[in-house]
Amino acid sequence: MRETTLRDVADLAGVSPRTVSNVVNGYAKVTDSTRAKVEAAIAELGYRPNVLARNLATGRSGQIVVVVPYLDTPYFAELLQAIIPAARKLGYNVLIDQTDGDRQHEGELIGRGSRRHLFDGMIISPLGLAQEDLAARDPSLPLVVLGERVSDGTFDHVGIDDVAASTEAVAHLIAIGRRRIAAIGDQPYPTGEAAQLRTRGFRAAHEAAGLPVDESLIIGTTRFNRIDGATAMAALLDRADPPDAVFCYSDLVASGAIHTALGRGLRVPEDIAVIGYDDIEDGRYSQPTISTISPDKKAIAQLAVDRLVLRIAASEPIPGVELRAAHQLVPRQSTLGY
Amino acid sequence: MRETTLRDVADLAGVSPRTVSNVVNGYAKVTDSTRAKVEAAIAELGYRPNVLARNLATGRSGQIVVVVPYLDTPYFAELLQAIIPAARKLGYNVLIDQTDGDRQHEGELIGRGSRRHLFDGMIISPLGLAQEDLAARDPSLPLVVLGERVSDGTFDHVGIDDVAASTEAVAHLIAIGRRRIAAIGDQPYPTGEAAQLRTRGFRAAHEAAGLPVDESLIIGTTRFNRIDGATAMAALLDRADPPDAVFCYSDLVASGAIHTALGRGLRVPEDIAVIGYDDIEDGRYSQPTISTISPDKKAIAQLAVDRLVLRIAASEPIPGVELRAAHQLVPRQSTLGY
DNA sequence: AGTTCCGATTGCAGCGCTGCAAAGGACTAT
DNA sequence: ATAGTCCTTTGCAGCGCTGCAATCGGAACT
Repeated sequence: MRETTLRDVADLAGVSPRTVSNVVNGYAKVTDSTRAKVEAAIAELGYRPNVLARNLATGRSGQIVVVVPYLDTPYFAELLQAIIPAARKLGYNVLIDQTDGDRQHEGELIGRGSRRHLFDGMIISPLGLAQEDLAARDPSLPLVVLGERVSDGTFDHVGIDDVAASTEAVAHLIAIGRRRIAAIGDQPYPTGEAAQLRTRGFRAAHEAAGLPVDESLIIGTTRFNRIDGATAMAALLDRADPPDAVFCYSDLVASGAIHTALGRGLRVPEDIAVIGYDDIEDGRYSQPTISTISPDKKAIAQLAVDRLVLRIAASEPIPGVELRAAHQLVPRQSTLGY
Repeated sequence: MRETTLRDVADLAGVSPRTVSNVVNGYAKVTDSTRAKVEAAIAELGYRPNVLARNLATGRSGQIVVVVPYLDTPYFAELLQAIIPAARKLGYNVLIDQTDGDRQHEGELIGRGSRRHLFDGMIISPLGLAQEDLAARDPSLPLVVLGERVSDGTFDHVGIDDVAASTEAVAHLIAIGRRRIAAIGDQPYPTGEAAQLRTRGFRAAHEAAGLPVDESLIIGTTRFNRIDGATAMAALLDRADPPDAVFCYSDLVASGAIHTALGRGLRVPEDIAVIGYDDIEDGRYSQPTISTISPDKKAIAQLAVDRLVLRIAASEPIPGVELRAAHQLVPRQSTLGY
């Protein structure tokens, strides 16, 4: 049995297909009486518009794609959780893509890929993309970038003030009396901008407090996972002069670091204080609970979606902007104790 | 500037649009020479097929939707992480939807919703759906259900053997010498089938060991989150006769339960052993690491996608099947100690 | 009453592709 | 040389909807 179409409804209601379309889309001026007739017909036939046909006719898909490196990283999962309803509210479906932080994969997605027609715009949280990749992207694709990238003026960028947030995190460690502070997560190479901003905050906090930075306490990691934190912490604790506090560039890193410290019989925060970044749910339930920098994820999601939709609707190219969401220092047991 | 179309390519290559289509789709018999001409034209113009138009013409969207209650629940995130590549490999895009476990929301999704045309099939992990909701669904929607539902024969069901897995988990607790074992997560109402199967396993293990079940040690929770585990554990520990082991119906519940126990100065597993369910990544890094039942998520994903694609391709209705993925008991520190 | 005006409704064409079946062309067999 | 065969290529129509501009009919005006 064929799916009922606009034409079927029109025939039953005794009006033209175009009028049915007008009713369905809440368009323009339709008399109450015709509207009633049409709606009755729609109900009787159980008509539902064919989105595929509408997409072709309008040239828009009504979908946006959100690209994250890892879906199972709590920070991204929580962010997506915020983006989906925000987009849905504006009439957009959300496609989700996952790149494993692979530069090539990310590059293809923002390039002239064959899936382009499937979405009207993209929100991407790149990990492997270099600035040049962003420059080489499909210019027809409305784009909002999350995380730490400076826009070249043709796309928007949404994030928190990482330097300020990192500074606050480290200042907090200093405020509770720590003096040998390590940092876990630096990425001193082109695609590691996110990490570098945090390192900059790390330095800034030291400087503000008049403390020297022990460069050997800045540990690089290729990713921001638990295992990276666990490994780095092990290296730190193997030293003759271990730190008394650690600033981790993600809560997962912090979780891994704490795991290692506790496993060695150290007390957190008494022997070594730990602060993370992201405020993922885990951190509120782990043992000890993890002090962290909490980005306003809802705000990030809303800003990104609003801006993307604006960009999609724009007939002219609009200039890229830098949007900052709020963040907050959330001290918990891993720095304050119980 | 207009996007180039099939027709543009055809004109440049000096063939008919239909032939270009044949080349693009790798169809049928196309001479090497024509293929070469067409491919050259495609490359020169940077042509990419318009998926929207193709969708309308074929009546298929090439998308499947995966519906989960919560995106930020690690188990579902990890499952999605497995489903996406499996689907992509078969040429399907994955849409993700999140229902908050809301029965009405879930019901709408499997019903005659207006988004129906956006996907060719659905994989759903229902939480609030009753059997009757499943019966009232849109029969035109190819459907694969994850988790604990018995199929009515018109859709497929993929899961692990929950009763067996739960039995193993509890048997493990018994094997390490525990005798007063609690269960956290029972849901003795129609939509709580998942939980009930685990409770059944809990009982079965007791019976097999010749142990009586203390009904008061079976604690109900409305959800399977950390907070539920934390709260339930608190109640258990407030008793005059607290248990010496707990079987938690998810790793998150276990995590919350452990958090409470440790917070009260108890040792895990010495004072109270804890085992979870799901094998989420957290459990491998928490302190202590969490013993668990590990469902083969990759297998679940593959089975679900394969079956759904089969169902989509089928011209005739095909009977629903029950597919079982493997599971494994993974003992860690929360039962074995350090 | 005739004309103008304006809002409600309609018809047409086309979005870019594919399914179908027929046409065309090359080659073989007689 | 002609008919038959088989494979490649083509043309047509249509998927179901919307943009646009024209049309229609009644109300308002002179």
